[in-house]
Amino acid sequence: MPVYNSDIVEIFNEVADLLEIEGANPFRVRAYRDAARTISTLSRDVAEMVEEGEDLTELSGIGEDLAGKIEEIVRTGDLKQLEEIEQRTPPELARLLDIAGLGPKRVQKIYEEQGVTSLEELEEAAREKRIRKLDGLGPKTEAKVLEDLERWSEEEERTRRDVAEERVEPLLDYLRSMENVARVEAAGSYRRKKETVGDLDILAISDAGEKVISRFAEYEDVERVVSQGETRSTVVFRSGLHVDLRVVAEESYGAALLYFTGSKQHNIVLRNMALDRGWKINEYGVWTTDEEAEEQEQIAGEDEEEIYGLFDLPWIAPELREARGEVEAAEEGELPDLITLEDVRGDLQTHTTASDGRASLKEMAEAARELGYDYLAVSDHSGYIGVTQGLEADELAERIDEIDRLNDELEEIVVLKSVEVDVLEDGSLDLPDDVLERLDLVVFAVHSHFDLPLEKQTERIMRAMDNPNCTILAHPTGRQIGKRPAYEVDVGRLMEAAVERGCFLEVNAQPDRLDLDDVYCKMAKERGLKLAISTDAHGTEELRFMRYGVFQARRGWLEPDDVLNTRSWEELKKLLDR
DNA sequence: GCCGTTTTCGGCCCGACTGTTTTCAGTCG
Repeated sequence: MPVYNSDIVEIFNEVADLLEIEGANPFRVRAYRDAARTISTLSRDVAEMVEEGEDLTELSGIGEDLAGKIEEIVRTGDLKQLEEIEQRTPPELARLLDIAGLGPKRVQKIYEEQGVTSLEELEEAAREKRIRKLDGLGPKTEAKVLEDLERWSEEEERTRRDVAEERVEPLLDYLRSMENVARVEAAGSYRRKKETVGDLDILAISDAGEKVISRFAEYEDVERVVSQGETRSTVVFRSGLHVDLRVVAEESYGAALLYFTGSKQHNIVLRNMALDRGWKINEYGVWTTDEEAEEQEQIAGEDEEEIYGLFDLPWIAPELREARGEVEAAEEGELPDLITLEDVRGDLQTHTTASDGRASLKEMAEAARELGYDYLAVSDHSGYIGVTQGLEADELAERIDEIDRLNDELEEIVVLKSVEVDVLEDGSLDLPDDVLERLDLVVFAVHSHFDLPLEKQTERIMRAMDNPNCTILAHPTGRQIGKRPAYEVDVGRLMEAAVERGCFLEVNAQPDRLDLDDVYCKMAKERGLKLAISTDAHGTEELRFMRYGVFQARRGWLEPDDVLNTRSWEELKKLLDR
């Protein structure tokens, strides 16, 4: 029974939640959460590190004690300490922490004084008006609890980036049109280009905060106002998206942007660096904290770059601000020179009307040329997959001739002959080698039997990689954001196998896939594996999904050289040749 | 529970807002 990093993360987070409800030392609680975070962003398997006898205390936030607990989890799959805590404190209490307005103190009180141990019992207690009887809680909190319980049962928590984009850009325009507003920027995970956003954080520069905030509440998408003060307000959009607006003065723009962009962990690293230098950093600026002086003096704040400069650091791109070593890299002058959309010279997975796409071969090629691409791989589905009509071997052969004719006619772009061939349950492919050999590249993918055990799934895909015609493994984990989890597969092993065999993995840029994700991108880079960023476009407009893939790649520290399709076709051809 | 060329003990990020108080605790980000 393999133990994944996510198993350890889950156990540590549960220990933290339950300890917090028990009223344990908050710093001890944080130690568990920090450790969970460290492990969740690791690009290696902790189980493997344990096996190889590596010193886990080298990892940040992990000392002797937690290293021992990690080893215990890797060995036994469980943590005795957690079982002991669960004897004292009902484990389902941890889920109550997810309810808005309930933190550890209140959960403890509701448990001890009303005997609530689950979400169901919480709902019952609230309906029977037993929550308002508790000290420090009243009818408003009770109503909020009921409302949030309802929301939880109806909605998913996070909003996909492309969906958020649609809502954010008009809001920014609306706020920018106000006369009292000098600048407006979306911060938070949106600015860090995460695949999903929880809340939206909007930052506005104005000296008329109240005015801006009341205008914000009047915006057409606002369904209700959660809170409203002089400098910040939270509203809920009709879509269910929570939006925070914060208003600061010009001289605090950079500090506020930095602060509200986060991540929280990145900010903590900077804040500690400030403390080391006898400064304080908050959303208004960087301040000296001389005890003698009557007033604190602002030494930076208007500009992000200036603030990083105070710490002798270059500006760090928001996509990297996840406390995954970016500050250390910045100190060493080793920040990656991140890939941009302009570096991309072609798309390596697209579909046409020959399978389940909506545009013809020629329409797709012309749309790609419009984007300034040098090449476009057309990779319609093979026959196996149930989706409409996939290509049989003879149809693919005809297709190859058709592309040859089109290439004679087209200028400034070359259409690459490809296919998205299905990997069958036993790892064989559903097209014969003699037709695959005639293609420029072969995209291979899993579209069935998602529920194989880890070992089988991994070996199935590795067997497909053994076929020298196979070039790029599409959407390697199969996850679909908010819809379907990844199938069980050892991605690290797939990466090693790909390096050995000279094939590659894909970053699928469909906004509901983004597969590989950012952490896997970084893992690939560390293992010397280059990746393709492909849109998997099923229509001409979807060619523009490329940016989502690039965002994910940037979050994974990728540079142009780490990505296959930043190369000219000439160079790429050499790499694809196995 | 972690961490340390100022410390092996004593720190550990901090400001805004709400709801409940009547001066502030708890939550949130």
